[in-house]
Amino acid sequence: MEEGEPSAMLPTQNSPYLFSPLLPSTTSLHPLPQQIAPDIDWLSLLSNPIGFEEQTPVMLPASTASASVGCQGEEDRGSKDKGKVSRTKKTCRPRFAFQTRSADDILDDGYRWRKYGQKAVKNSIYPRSYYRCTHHTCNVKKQVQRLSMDTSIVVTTYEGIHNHPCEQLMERLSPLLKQMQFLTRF
DNA sequence: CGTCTTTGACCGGCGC
DNA sequence: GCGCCGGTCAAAGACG
Repeated sequence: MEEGEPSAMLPTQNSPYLFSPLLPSTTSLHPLPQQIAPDIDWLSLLSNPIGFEEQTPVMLPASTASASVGCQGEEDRGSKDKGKVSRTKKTCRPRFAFQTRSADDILDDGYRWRKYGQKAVKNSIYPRSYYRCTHHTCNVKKQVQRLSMDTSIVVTTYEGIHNHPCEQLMERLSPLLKQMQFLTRF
């Protein structure tokens, strides 16, 4: 694999990832994402596939992307007839990786994630954790790994695009939206 | 009881 | 072909 060790996770010309600058110390992005991470359009990244594609340097053709992103066409979860047959589907889904400086591995991005695996990776003293979005129609995954060369940095890699809104984000934004609607009436 | 984490096993890709 | 490695599965256990 190309991105085996953490050093290979750094931005390169061949890397299929889009890297953001190192985010400031936080593990909670959803309360005021624009303030905490001004370089990232979190709303677009998390809930708008078009915005995501615009910011991702290496993308699939539209047909492939839509087929691999949609969960209906994705067989990863459903058809494991005898267990581990369909996992090989090497979908080059859009990926987005960024680094955070945090003592906590879990970045609270507003979505609910279920951990489905953890692996020790080569050249890293820290294991890599694998998470999957718990929304039943969503097949977005993310990997979380702490850098061994700088243990305060956590690398989070998102794979795929959410096909549902971020519940926590919507929860927090809805009072604001209501207030705005109220104010614009005058 | 439902949801989530842990963890060993399994599988495919890739380099040699 | 073989072995290494990363990614995934699924059973078992923990937890509220």
